[in-house]
Amino acid sequence: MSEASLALSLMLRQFESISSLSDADRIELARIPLRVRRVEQGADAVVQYEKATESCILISGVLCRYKIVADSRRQILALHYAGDIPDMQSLYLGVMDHSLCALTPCVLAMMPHKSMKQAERQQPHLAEVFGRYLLIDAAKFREWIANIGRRDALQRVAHLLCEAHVRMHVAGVATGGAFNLAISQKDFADATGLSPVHISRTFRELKERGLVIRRGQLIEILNWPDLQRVADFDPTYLHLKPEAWP
Amino acid sequence: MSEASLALSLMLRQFESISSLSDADRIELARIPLRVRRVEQGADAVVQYEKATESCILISGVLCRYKIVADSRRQILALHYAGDIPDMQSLYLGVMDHSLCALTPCVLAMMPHKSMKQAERQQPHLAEVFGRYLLIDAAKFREWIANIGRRDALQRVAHLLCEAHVRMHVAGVATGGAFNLAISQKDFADATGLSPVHISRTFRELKERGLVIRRGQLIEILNWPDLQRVADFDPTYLHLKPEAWP
DNA sequence: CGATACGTTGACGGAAATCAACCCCGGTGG
DNA sequence: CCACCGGGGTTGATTTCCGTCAACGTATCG
Repeated sequence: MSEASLALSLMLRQFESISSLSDADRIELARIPLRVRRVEQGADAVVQYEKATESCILISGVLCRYKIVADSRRQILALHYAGDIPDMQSLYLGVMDHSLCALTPCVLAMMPHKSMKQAERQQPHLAEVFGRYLLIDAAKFREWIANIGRRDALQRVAHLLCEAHVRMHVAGVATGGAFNLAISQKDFADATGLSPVHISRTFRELKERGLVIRRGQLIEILNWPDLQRVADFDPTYLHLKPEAWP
Repeated sequence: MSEASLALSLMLRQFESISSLSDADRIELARIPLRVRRVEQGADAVVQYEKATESCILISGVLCRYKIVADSRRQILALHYAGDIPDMQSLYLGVMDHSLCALTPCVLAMMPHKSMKQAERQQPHLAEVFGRYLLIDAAKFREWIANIGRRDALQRVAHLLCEAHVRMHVAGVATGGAFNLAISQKDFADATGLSPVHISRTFRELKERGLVIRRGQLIEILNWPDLQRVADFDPTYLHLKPEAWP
Protein backbone atom coordinates (compact mmCIF):
# COMPACT_ATOMS: atom_id res chain seq x y z
CA MET A 1 0.00 0.00 0.00
CA SER A 2 1.30 3.44 -0.85
CA GLU A 3 1.85 5.90 1.95
CA ALA A 4 -0.91 8.17 0.68
CA SER A 5 -3.53 5.43 0.56
CA LEU A 6 -2.38 4.25 4.00
CA ALA A 7 -2.94 7.77 5.25
CA LEU A 8 -6.45 7.77 3.83
CA SER A 9 -7.39 4.48 5.43
CA LEU A 10 -5.94 5.57 8.77
CA MET A 11 -7.98 8.75 8.62
CA LEU A 12 -11.16 6.88 7.72
CA ARG A 13 -10.65 4.49 10.60
CA GLN A 14 -9.98 7.39 12.93
CA PHE A 15 -13.23 9.10 11.98
CA GLU A 16 -15.25 5.89 12.08
CA SER A 17 -14.15 5.28 15.66
CA ILE A 18 -15.94 8.43 16.81
CA SER A 19 -18.58 8.96 14.14
CA SER A 20 -20.14 7.36 11.08
CA LEU A 21 -19.18 8.02 7.49
CA SER A 22 -21.38 7.58 4.45
CA ASP A 23 -19.93 6.33 1.19
CA ALA A 24 -20.23 9.86 -0.11
CA ASP A 25 -18.19 11.10 2.85
CA ARG A 26 -15.50 8.55 2.15
CA ILE A 27 -15.36 9.44 -1.51
CA GLU A 28 -15.09 13.10 -0.70
CA LEU A 29 -12.28 12.49 1.78
CA ALA A 30 -10.47 10.39 -0.79
CA ARG A 31 -10.50 13.41 -3.10
CA ILE A 32 -8.32 15.44 -0.77
CA PRO A 33 -4.86 15.51 -2.32
CA LEU A 34 -2.15 14.22 0.00
CA ARG A 35 1.48 15.22 -0.06
CA VAL A 36 3.83 12.97 1.85
CA ARG A 37 6.33 14.71 4.07
CA ARG A 38 9.04 13.26 6.29
CA VAL A 39 10.11 14.94 9.51
CA GLU A 40 13.24 13.77 11.25
CA GLN A 41 13.32 12.99 14.95
CA GLY A 42 13.53 16.09 17.11
CA ALA A 43 12.46 18.46 14.35
CA ASP A 44 9.41 20.69 14.57
CA ALA A 45 6.70 19.94 12.05
CA VAL A 46 4.82 23.15 12.83
CA VAL A 47 5.93 26.00 15.04
CA GLN A 48 4.02 28.36 17.30
CA TYR A 49 2.77 31.66 15.83
CA GLU A 50 2.88 30.13 12.35
CA LYS A 51 -0.07 30.62 10.01
CA ALA A 52 -0.99 27.21 8.66
CA THR A 53 -2.45 26.45 5.24
CA GLU A 54 -2.58 22.69 5.59
CA SER A 55 -3.17 20.03 8.23
CA CYS A 56 -1.55 16.63 8.46
CA ILE A 57 -2.38 13.01 9.02
CA LEU A 58 0.32 11.20 10.95
CA ILE A 59 1.18 8.08 8.95
CA SER A 60 3.88 6.73 11.22
CA GLY A 61 5.93 7.78 14.21
CA VAL A 62 5.05 9.69 17.35
CA LEU A 63 4.44 13.39 17.33
CA CYS A 64 3.72 15.79 20.17
CA ARG A 65 2.16 19.17 20.65
CA TYR A 66 4.04 21.32 23.12
CA LYS A 67 4.53 24.75 24.62
CA ILE A 68 7.66 26.29 26.08
CA VAL A 69 7.23 28.26 29.29
CA ALA A 70 9.36 31.16 30.49
CA ASP A 71 12.52 29.41 31.64
CA SER A 72 12.54 27.23 28.50
CA ARG A 73 10.85 24.28 30.14
CA ARG A 74 8.79 22.21 27.74
CA GLN A 75 5.27 21.00 28.46
CA ILE A 76 3.85 18.39 26.14
CA LEU A 77 0.13 18.92 25.63
CA ALA A 78 -0.71 15.80 23.66
CA LEU A 79 0.90 12.76 22.12
CA HIS A 80 -0.13 11.68 18.64
CA TYR A 81 0.11 8.29 17.02
CA ALA A 82 -0.44 6.97 13.50
CA GLY A 83 -3.84 7.99 12.19
CA ASP A 84 -4.12 11.14 14.28
CA ILE A 85 -4.59 14.59 12.79
CA PRO A 86 -2.66 16.66 15.30
CA ASP A 87 -3.22 20.10 13.81
CA MET A 88 -6.79 19.85 12.59
CA GLN A 89 -7.69 22.98 14.53
CA SER A 90 -5.52 25.09 12.25
CA LEU A 91 -8.23 24.57 9.64
CA TYR A 92 -10.38 27.02 11.59
CA LEU A 93 -7.95 28.86 13.89
CA GLY A 94 -5.54 30.97 11.92
CA VAL A 95 -2.46 31.10 14.07
CA MET A 96 -0.82 28.25 15.99
CA ASP A 97 -0.66 28.75 19.76
CA HIS A 98 1.73 25.82 20.19
CA SER A 99 4.23 23.76 18.21
CA LEU A 100 4.40 20.22 16.85
CA CYS A 101 7.54 18.15 17.27
CA ALA A 102 8.45 14.73 15.92
CA LEU A 103 9.50 12.62 18.91
CA THR A 104 10.47 9.84 16.53
CA PRO A 105 11.06 10.02 12.78
CA CYS A 106 7.63 10.78 11.35
CA VAL A 107 5.87 10.45 8.05
CA LEU A 108 3.01 12.87 7.47
CA ALA A 109 0.38 13.29 4.81
CA MET A 110 -0.31 16.96 4.27
CA MET A 111 -3.84 18.07 3.39
CA PRO A 112 -4.39 21.58 1.99
CA HIS A 113 -7.00 23.47 3.98
CA LYS A 114 -8.52 24.52 0.69
CA SER A 115 -9.32 20.93 -0.18
CA MET A 116 -10.62 20.16 3.29
CA LYS A 117 -12.98 23.15 3.12
CA GLN A 118 -14.06 21.98 -0.30
CA ALA A 119 -14.83 18.51 1.09
CA GLU A 120 -16.90 20.12 3.85
CA ARG A 121 -18.90 22.08 1.30
CA GLN A 122 -19.56 19.00 -0.81
CA GLN A 123 -20.55 16.88 2.19
CA PRO A 124 -21.71 19.09 5.05
CA HIS A 125 -21.74 16.03 7.29
CA LEU A 126 -17.94 16.08 7.11
CA ALA A 127 -17.95 19.44 8.86
CA GLU A 128 -19.73 17.74 11.75
CA VAL A 129 -17.18 14.94 11.77
CA PHE A 130 -14.28 17.38 11.79
CA GLY A 131 -15.97 19.31 14.58
CA ARG A 132 -16.54 16.20 16.64
CA TYR A 133 -12.91 15.22 16.16
CA LEU A 134 -11.80 18.60 17.48
CA LEU A 135 -14.13 18.46 20.46
CA ILE A 136 -12.75 15.09 21.47
CA ASP A 137 -9.31 16.60 21.12
CA ALA A 138 -10.40 19.17 23.70
CA ALA A 139 -11.81 16.44 25.94
CA LYS A 140 -8.38 14.80 25.99
CA PHE A 141 -6.83 18.09 27.08
CA ARG A 142 -9.27 18.23 29.97
CA GLU A 143 -8.29 14.77 31.14
CA TRP A 144 -4.63 15.73 30.71
CA ILE A 145 -5.20 18.66 33.08
CA ALA A 146 -6.76 16.40 35.71
CA ASN A 147 -3.90 13.97 35.26
CA ILE A 148 -1.15 16.50 35.85
CA GLY A 149 -3.02 18.53 38.43
CA ARG A 150 -4.33 15.89 40.79
CA ARG A 151 -2.53 12.58 40.31
CA ASP A 152 0.86 11.47 41.64
CA ALA A 153 3.71 10.30 39.46
CA LEU A 154 2.68 6.63 39.33
CA GLN A 155 -0.89 7.45 38.41
CA ARG A 156 0.16 9.99 35.81
CA VAL A 157 2.40 7.64 33.91
CA ALA A 158 -0.08 4.81 34.25
CA HIS A 159 -2.84 7.00 32.88
CA LEU A 160 -0.77 8.14 29.95
CA LEU A 161 -0.05 4.51 29.09
CA CYS A 162 -3.72 3.55 29.40
CA GLU A 163 -4.71 6.29 26.99
CA ALA A 164 -1.97 5.37 24.55
CA HIS A 165 -2.98 1.72 24.70
CA VAL A 166 -6.63 2.38 23.96
CA ARG A 167 -6.01 4.94 21.26
CA MET A 168 -3.47 2.83 19.43
CA HIS A 169 -5.80 -0.14 19.50
CA VAL A 170 -8.70 1.89 18.22
CA ALA A 171 -6.54 3.30 15.45
CA GLY A 172 -5.43 -0.21 14.60
CA VAL A 173 -1.74 0.49 15.07
CA ALA A 174 -1.33 -1.88 18.02
CA THR A 175 -2.69 -5.29 18.89
CA GLY A 176 -2.48 -7.43 21.99
CA GLY A 177 -0.98 -6.37 25.30
CA ALA A 178 2.02 -4.48 24.00
CA PHE A 179 2.64 -1.47 21.84
CA ASN A 180 5.47 0.54 20.44
CA LEU A 181 6.11 3.92 22.01
CA ALA A 182 9.57 4.94 20.95
CA ILE A 183 9.83 8.14 22.97
CA SER A 184 12.48 8.97 25.55
CA GLN A 185 12.01 9.34 29.28
CA LYS A 186 12.60 13.06 28.82
CA ASP A 187 9.49 13.05 26.62
CA PHE A 188 7.48 11.17 29.22
CA ALA A 189 8.67 13.72 31.75
CA ASP A 190 7.56 16.70 29.68
CA ALA A 191 4.22 15.04 29.05
CA THR A 192 3.50 14.36 32.72
CA GLY A 193 5.07 17.44 34.30
CA LEU A 194 7.75 15.35 36.03
CA SER A 195 11.53 15.05 35.73
CA PRO A 196 13.26 12.42 33.61
CA VAL A 197 14.89 10.90 36.68
CA HIS A 198 11.58 10.44 38.35
CA ILE A 199 10.13 8.86 35.23
CA SER A 200 12.86 6.25 35.47
CA ARG A 201 11.92 5.50 39.08
CA THR A 202 8.25 5.43 38.19
CA PHE A 203 8.75 2.86 35.44
CA ARG A 204 10.71 0.79 37.94
CA GLU A 205 7.78 0.90 40.32
CA LEU A 206 5.33 0.01 37.56
CA LYS A 207 7.50 -3.01 36.82
CA GLU A 208 7.84 -3.97 40.49
CA ARG A 209 4.08 -3.83 40.84
CA GLY A 210 3.70 -6.11 37.86
CA LEU A 211 1.72 -3.57 35.87
CA VAL A 212 3.88 -2.54 32.93
CA ILE A 213 7.34 -3.22 31.57
CA ARG A 214 9.12 -0.79 29.30
CA ARG A 215 11.69 -2.59 27.20
CA GLY A 216 13.38 -0.09 24.96
CA GLN A 217 10.64 1.21 22.72
CA LEU A 218 8.15 -1.46 23.68
CA ILE A 219 5.51 -0.96 26.35
CA GLU A 220 4.23 -4.30 27.62
CA ILE A 221 1.11 -4.22 29.70
CA LEU A 222 1.22 -7.03 32.23
CA ASN A 223 -2.00 -6.39 34.14
CA TRP A 224 -4.50 -4.29 32.26
CA PRO A 225 -7.30 -4.22 34.86
CA ASP A 226 -4.98 -3.22 37.68
CA LEU A 227 -3.23 -0.67 35.52
CA GLN A 228 -6.54 1.01 34.80
CA ARG A 229 -7.41 0.91 38.47
CA VAL A 230 -4.12 2.47 39.53
CA ALA A 231 -4.43 5.10 36.80
CA ASP A 232 -8.06 5.83 37.62
CA PHE A 233 -8.65 5.45 33.90
CA ASP A 234 -12.17 5.95 32.58
CA PRO A 235 -12.26 6.14 28.77
CA THR A 236 -15.51 8.10 28.64
CA TYR A 237 -13.60 11.22 27.74
CA LEU A 238 -12.42 9.64 24.49
CA HIS A 239 -16.04 9.64 23.31
CA LEU A 240 -15.57 6.47 21.29
CA LYS A 241 -18.41 4.67 19.62
CA PRO A 242 -19.14 1.50 21.62
CA GLU A 243 -18.17 -0.72 18.68
CA ALA A 244 -14.81 0.95 18.31
CA TRP A 245 -13.41 -0.27 21.60
CA PRO A 246 -12.44 -3.95 21.49
CA MET B 1 -32.26 45.65 31.41
CA SER B 2 -33.89 42.26 31.85
CA GLU B 3 -31.72 39.29 32.60
CA ALA B 4 -32.50 37.68 29.26
CA SER B 5 -31.55 40.74 27.23
CA LEU B 6 -28.43 41.11 29.35
CA ALA B 7 -27.56 37.54 28.47
CA LEU B 8 -27.96 38.29 24.80
CA SER B 9 -25.76 41.36 24.87
CA LEU B 10 -23.10 39.49 26.87
CA MET B 11 -23.13 36.70 24.29
CA LEU B 12 -22.88 39.13 21.38
CA ARG B 13 -19.94 40.87 23.00
CA GLN B 14 -18.28 37.54 23.68
CA PHE B 15 -18.55 36.49 20.04
CA GLU B 16 -17.49 39.88 18.72
CA SER B 17 -14.29 39.68 20.73
CA ILE B 18 -13.14 36.66 18.74
CA SER B 19 -15.05 36.97 15.48
CA SER B 20 -17.34 39.30 13.54
CA LEU B 21 -21.09 39.16 13.47
CA SER B 22 -23.35 40.45 10.72
CA ASP B 23 -26.67 42.06 11.55
CA ALA B 24 -28.33 38.88 10.31
CA ASP B 25 -26.22 36.85 12.75
CA ARG B 26 -27.24 39.10 15.61
CA ILE B 27 -30.89 38.87 14.69
CA GLU B 28 -30.69 35.11 14.49
CA LEU B 29 -28.99 34.87 17.88
CA ALA B 30 -31.65 37.11 19.36
CA ARG B 31 -34.25 34.59 18.25
CA ILE B 32 -32.88 31.89 20.53
CA PRO B 33 -35.30 31.64 23.43
CA LEU B 34 -33.63 32.10 26.81
CA ARG B 35 -34.81 30.64 30.08
CA VAL B 36 -33.29 32.16 33.21
CA ARG B 37 -32.08 29.72 35.82
CA ARG B 38 -30.50 30.35 39.20
CA VAL B 39 -27.93 28.01 40.70
CA GLU B 40 -26.94 28.39 44.31
CA GLN B 41 -23.34 28.48 45.43
CA GLY B 42 -21.75 25.05 45.57
CA ALA B 43 -24.42 23.37 43.46
CA ASP B 44 -23.69 21.60 40.21
CA ALA B 45 -25.28 23.16 37.15
CA VAL B 46 -24.47 20.15 34.97
CA VAL B 47 -23.04 16.82 36.03
CA GLN B 48 -20.71 14.39 34.33
CA TYR B 49 -22.23 11.61 32.18
CA GLU B 50 -25.37 13.72 31.72
CA LYS B 51 -26.87 14.04 28.24
CA ALA B 52 -27.44 17.74 27.67
CA THR B 53 -30.20 19.31 25.57
CA GLU B 54 -29.33 22.92 26.23
CA SER B 55 -26.30 25.12 26.77
CA CYS B 56 -26.07 28.16 28.99
CA ILE B 57 -24.80 31.71 28.99
CA LEU B 58 -23.44 32.76 32.35
CA ILE B 59 -25.16 36.03 33.26
CA SER B 60 -23.53 36.56 36.63
CA GLY B 61 -21.38 34.70 39.11
CA VAL B 62 -18.39 32.41 38.69
CA LEU B 63 -18.78 28.89 37.44
CA CYS B 64 -16.18 26.17 37.00
CA ARG B 65 -15.78 22.99 35.02
CA TYR B 66 -14.19 20.22 37.01
CA LYS B 67 -13.36 16.54 37.23
CA ILE B 68 -13.03 14.35 40.28
CA VAL B 69 -10.10 11.92 40.29
CA ALA B 70 -9.89 8.59 42.10
CA ASP B 71 -9.42 9.68 45.70
CA SER B 72 -12.13 12.32 45.36
CA ARG B 73 -9.73 15.14 44.68
CA ARG B 74 -11.16 17.86 42.49
CA GLN B 75 -9.40 19.40 39.53
CA ILE B 76 -10.88 22.56 38.07
CA LEU B 77 -10.45 22.66 34.31
CA ALA B 78 -11.69 26.15 33.60
CA LEU B 79 -13.16 29.17 35.31
CA HIS B 80 -16.05 30.98 33.69
CA TYR B 81 -17.20 34.55 34.14
CA ALA B 82 -20.24 36.51 33.02
CA GLY B 83 -20.71 36.24 29.27
CA ASP B 84 -19.07 32.82 28.93
CA ILE B 85 -20.83 29.80 27.49
CA PRO B 86 -19.25 27.06 29.57
CA ASP B 87 -20.99 24.06 28.04
CA MET B 88 -21.15 25.03 24.41
CA GLN B 89 -19.50 21.75 23.44
CA SER B 90 -22.53 19.79 24.58
CA LEU B 91 -24.24 21.15 21.47
CA TYR B 92 -22.14 18.70 19.45
CA LEU B 93 -20.85 16.17 21.97
CA GLY B 94 -23.67 14.12 23.43
CA VAL B 95 -22.44 13.19 26.87
CA MET B 96 -20.65 15.40 29.40
CA ASP B 97 -17.17 14.22 30.37
CA HIS B 98 -17.00 16.66 33.29
CA SER B 99 -19.28 18.67 35.57
CA LEU B 100 -20.13 22.34 36.05
CA CYS B 101 -20.29 23.85 39.51
CA ALA B 102 -21.35 27.29 40.69
CA LEU B 103 -18.49 28.67 42.78
CA THR B 104 -20.65 31.67 43.65
CA PRO B 105 -24.40 32.08 43.28
CA CYS B 106 -24.96 32.07 39.53
CA VAL B 107 -27.59 33.22 37.09
CA LEU B 108 -27.71 31.36 33.80
CA ALA B 109 -29.61 31.81 30.56
CA MET B 110 -30.43 28.41 29.12
CA MET B 111 -30.48 27.99 25.33
CA PRO B 112 -32.12 24.89 23.83
CA HIS B 113 -29.79 23.05 21.48
CA LYS B 114 -32.66 22.82 19.04
CA SER B 115 -32.81 26.59 18.71
CA MET B 116 -29.04 26.89 18.45
CA LYS B 117 -28.98 24.35 15.62
CA GLN B 118 -31.80 26.24 13.97
CA ALA B 119 -29.80 29.47 14.20
CA GLU B 120 -26.83 27.71 12.60
CA ARG B 121 -28.99 26.54 9.74
CA GLN B 122 -30.41 30.00 9.14
CA GLN B 123 -27.01 31.66 9.32
CA PRO B 124 -24.26 29.16 8.49
CA HIS B 125 -21.72 31.73 9.53
CA LEU B 126 -22.88 31.20 13.11
CA ALA B 127 -21.68 27.62 12.93
CA GLU B 128 -18.22 29.00 12.23
CA VAL B 129 -18.50 31.39 15.15
CA PHE B 130 -19.58 28.60 17.51
CA GLY B 131 -16.73 26.46 16.21
CA ARG B 132 -14.20 29.20 16.72
CA TYR B 133 -15.49 29.73 20.24
CA LEU B 134 -14.98 26.05 21.02
CA LEU B 135 -11.50 25.97 19.52
CA ILE B 136 -10.46 28.88 21.69
CA ASP B 137 -11.91 27.00 24.63
CA ALA B 138 -9.51 24.18 23.74
CA ALA B 139 -6.63 26.63 23.42
CA LYS B 140 -7.27 27.75 26.99
CA PHE B 141 -7.10 24.15 28.16
CA ARG B 142 -3.70 23.83 26.51
CA GLU B 143 -2.39 26.86 28.33
CA TRP B 144 -3.89 25.50 31.56
CA ILE B 145 -1.87 22.31 31.05
CA ALA B 146 1.34 24.24 30.60
CA ASN B 147 0.50 26.30 33.65
CA ILE B 148 -0.01 23.36 35.95
CA GLY B 149 2.68 21.18 34.43
CA ARG B 150 5.63 23.51 34.24
CA ARG B 151 5.13 26.56 36.43
CA ASP B 152 5.68 26.96 40.16
CA ALA B 153 2.99 28.09 42.57
CA LEU B 154 3.63 31.83 42.22
CA GLN B 155 3.59 31.68 38.45
CA ARG B 156 0.47 29.54 38.37
CA VAL B 157 -1.62 31.85 40.48
CA ALA B 158 -0.24 34.91 38.69
CA HIS B 159 -1.12 33.38 35.34
CA LEU B 160 -4.61 32.50 36.42
CA LEU B 161 -5.14 36.09 37.55
CA CYS B 162 -3.74 37.48 34.30
CA GLU B 163 -6.14 35.38 32.27
CA ALA B 164 -9.08 36.33 34.48
CA HIS B 165 -8.18 39.99 34.20
CA VAL B 166 -7.98 39.98 30.43
CA ARG B 167 -11.08 37.88 29.91
CA MET B 168 -13.22 39.91 32.27
CA HIS B 169 -12.13 43.11 30.61
CA VAL B 170 -12.85 41.78 27.16
CA ALA B 171 -16.27 40.60 28.31
CA GLY B 172 -16.88 44.01 29.78
CA VAL B 173 -17.52 42.75 33.31
CA ALA B 174 -14.50 44.47 34.82
CA THR B 175 -12.83 47.82 34.34
CA GLY B 176 -9.64 49.32 35.68
CA GLY B 177 -7.03 47.50 37.72
CA ALA B 178 -9.32 45.47 39.95
CA PHE B 179 -11.95 42.82 39.46
CA ASN B 180 -14.32 40.73 41.47
CA LEU B 181 -13.47 37.06 41.86
CA ALA B 182 -15.52 35.77 44.75
CA ILE B 183 -14.10 32.26 44.91
CA SER B 184 -12.44 30.62 47.90
CA GLN B 185 -8.80 29.66 48.28
CA LYS B 186 -9.91 26.03 48.03
CA ASP B 187 -11.20 26.87 44.55
CA PHE B 188 -7.92 28.53 43.58
CA ALA B 189 -6.18 25.43 44.86
CA ASP B 190 -8.25 23.05 42.77
CA ALA B 191 -7.75 25.25 39.73
CA THR B 192 -3.97 25.36 40.03
CA GLY B 193 -3.29 21.86 41.34
CA LEU B 194 -2.06 23.21 44.68
CA SER B 195 -3.30 23.00 48.28
CA PRO B 196 -5.43 25.73 49.92
CA VAL B 197 -2.73 26.40 52.47
CA HIS B 198 -0.18 27.03 49.79
CA ILE B 199 -2.57 29.35 47.95
CA SER B 200 -2.70 31.46 51.08
CA ARG B 201 1.09 31.66 51.20
CA THR B 202 1.24 32.42 47.49
CA PHE B 203 -1.17 35.34 47.76
CA ARG B 204 0.96 36.63 50.60
CA GLU B 205 4.01 36.52 48.36
CA LEU B 206 2.13 38.22 45.51
CA LYS B 207 1.27 40.99 47.94
CA GLU B 208 4.81 41.22 49.33
CA ARG B 209 6.13 41.56 45.80
CA GLY B 210 3.69 44.36 45.13
CA LEU B 211 1.97 42.54 42.29
CA VAL B 212 -1.55 41.75 43.48
CA ILE B 213 -3.67 42.16 46.58
CA ARG B 214 -6.64 39.93 47.30
CA ARG B 215 -9.09 41.74 49.59
CA GLY B 216 -12.01 39.46 50.23
CA GLN B 217 -13.60 38.96 46.86
CA LEU B 218 -11.66 41.74 45.17
CA ILE B 219 -8.48 41.14 43.20
CA GLU B 220 -6.48 44.33 42.87
CA ILE B 221 -3.68 44.34 40.37
CA LEU B 222 -0.90 46.60 41.58
CA ASN B 223 1.67 46.09 38.86
CA TRP B 224 0.27 44.69 35.64
CA PRO B 225 3.48 44.60 33.58
CA ASP B 226 5.42 42.79 36.29
CA LEU B 227 2.55 40.44 36.98
CA GLN B 228 2.52 39.39 33.33
CA ARG B 229 6.28 38.97 33.42
CA VAL B 230 6.20 36.80 36.52
CA ALA B 231 3.32 34.75 35.11
CA ASP B 232 4.97 34.39 31.70
CA PHE B 233 1.63 35.52 30.33
CA ASP B 234 1.23 35.75 26.55
CA PRO B 235 -2.41 36.24 25.53
CA THR B 236 -1.92 34.83 22.04
CA TYR B 237 -3.72 31.67 23.09
CA LEU B 238 -6.93 33.63 23.72
CA HIS B 239 -7.06 34.34 19.98
CA LEU B 240 -8.69 37.71 20.52
CA LYS B 241 -9.30 40.16 17.74
CA PRO B 242 -6.76 42.98 18.08
CA GLU B 243 -9.54 45.53 18.68
CA ALA B 244 -11.00 43.52 21.54
CA TRP B 245 -8.08 43.97 23.88
CA PRO B 246 -7.98 47.46 25.41
C1' DC C 1 37.27 3.13 19.06
C1' DG C 2 35.82 7.44 21.37
C1' DA C 3 31.68 10.29 21.18
C1' DT C 4 27.22 10.89 22.32
C1' DA C 5 22.58 10.10 23.89
C1' DC C 6 19.80 7.70 26.99
C1' DG C 7 18.87 5.38 31.25
C1' DT C 8 19.84 4.09 36.18
C1' DT C 9 21.03 4.83 40.87
C1' DG C 10 22.14 7.19 45.13
C1' DA C 11 22.60 11.38 47.85
C1' DC C 12 20.82 15.61 48.84
C1' DG C 13 17.80 19.62 48.74
C1' DG C 14 13.62 22.12 48.08
C1' DA C 15 8.82 23.17 46.94
C1' DA C 16 4.65 22.14 48.36
C1' DA C 17 1.45 18.87 51.13
C1' DT C 18 -0.21 17.81 55.41
C1' DC C 19 -1.32 18.50 60.14
C1' DA C 20 -2.83 21.31 63.65
C1' DA C 21 -3.68 25.38 66.14
C1' DC C 22 -5.60 29.65 65.93
C1' DC C 23 -8.02 33.75 64.09
C1' DC C 24 -11.70 36.37 62.13
C1' DC C 25 -16.29 37.07 60.89
C1' DG C 26 -21.04 36.40 59.96
C1' DG C 27 -25.06 33.93 61.29
C1' DT C 28 -28.06 31.78 64.77
C1' DG C 29 -30.31 31.11 68.76
C1' DG C 30 -30.81 31.05 73.70
C1' DC D 1 -26.73 40.78 74.32
C1' DC D 2 -23.65 37.42 74.09
C1' DA D 3 -22.54 32.51 73.57
C1' DC D 4 -22.01 29.29 70.17
C1' DC D 5 -20.99 27.60 65.78
C1' DG D 6 -18.99 26.86 61.20
C1' DG D 7 -16.61 28.23 57.13
C1' DG D 8 -12.75 30.48 55.43
C1' DG D 9 -8.19 32.12 56.06
C1' DT D 10 -3.54 32.33 58.34
C1' DT D 11 0.56 30.51 60.37
C1' DG D 12 4.07 27.35 62.05
C1' DA D 13 5.94 22.58 62.37
C1' DT D 14 6.73 18.52 60.12
C1' DT D 15 6.66 15.30 56.30
C1' DT D 16 6.67 13.77 51.62
C1' DC D 17 7.27 13.65 47.02
C1' DC D 18 9.79 14.90 43.58
C1' DG D 19 13.70 17.76 41.55
C1' DT D 20 18.48 18.34 41.05
C1' DC D 21 23.12 16.90 40.94
C1' DA D 22 26.44 13.72 39.94
C1' DA D 23 28.38 9.37 38.89
C1' DC D 24 28.10 5.47 36.33
C1' DG D 25 26.32 2.00 32.95
C1' DT D 26 24.81 0.79 28.30
C1' DA D 27 23.79 1.10 23.55
C1' DT D 28 24.37 3.15 19.12
C1' DC D 29 27.03 5.25 15.58
C1' DG D 30 30.31 7.49 12.88
